[in-house]
Amino acid sequence: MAQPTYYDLVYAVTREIPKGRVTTYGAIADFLALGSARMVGWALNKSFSQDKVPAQRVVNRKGELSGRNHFPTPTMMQELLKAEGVEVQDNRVVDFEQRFWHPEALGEAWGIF
DNA sequence: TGTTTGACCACGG
DNA sequence: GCCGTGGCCAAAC
Repeated sequence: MAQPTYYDLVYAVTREIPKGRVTTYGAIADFLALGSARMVGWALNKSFSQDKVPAQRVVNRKGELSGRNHFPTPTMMQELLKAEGVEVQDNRVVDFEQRFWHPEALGEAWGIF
């Protein structure tokens, strides 16, 4: 079993994303102080090896479902978000800024401050 | 061991 | 709005 790594934190944050909300790689990277949003992408890629990680709630800064191509089916990511009440058009989250979830909300829950 | 790739982001044109 | 470039760190070849 792998040692505790930065992507374990990414999984934790991703699982704590409220239903109907989305966040970005950069937000998670900044919150965890990873230094690079690419780490989050790598972590999410490996997330399929983990249990129940709502990777569909994590999108790039443009609100685009950049990871849909990595899902079992490209449409699955969109359907999952749609089922959660997140409208998706042209592979982008509608009202993305409004749907954006700030990871710092967990900062208080985790007692980081 | 070194190079390439990767579900990215910020900046400039 | 899109395209190109630099940076960032880690894993795969």
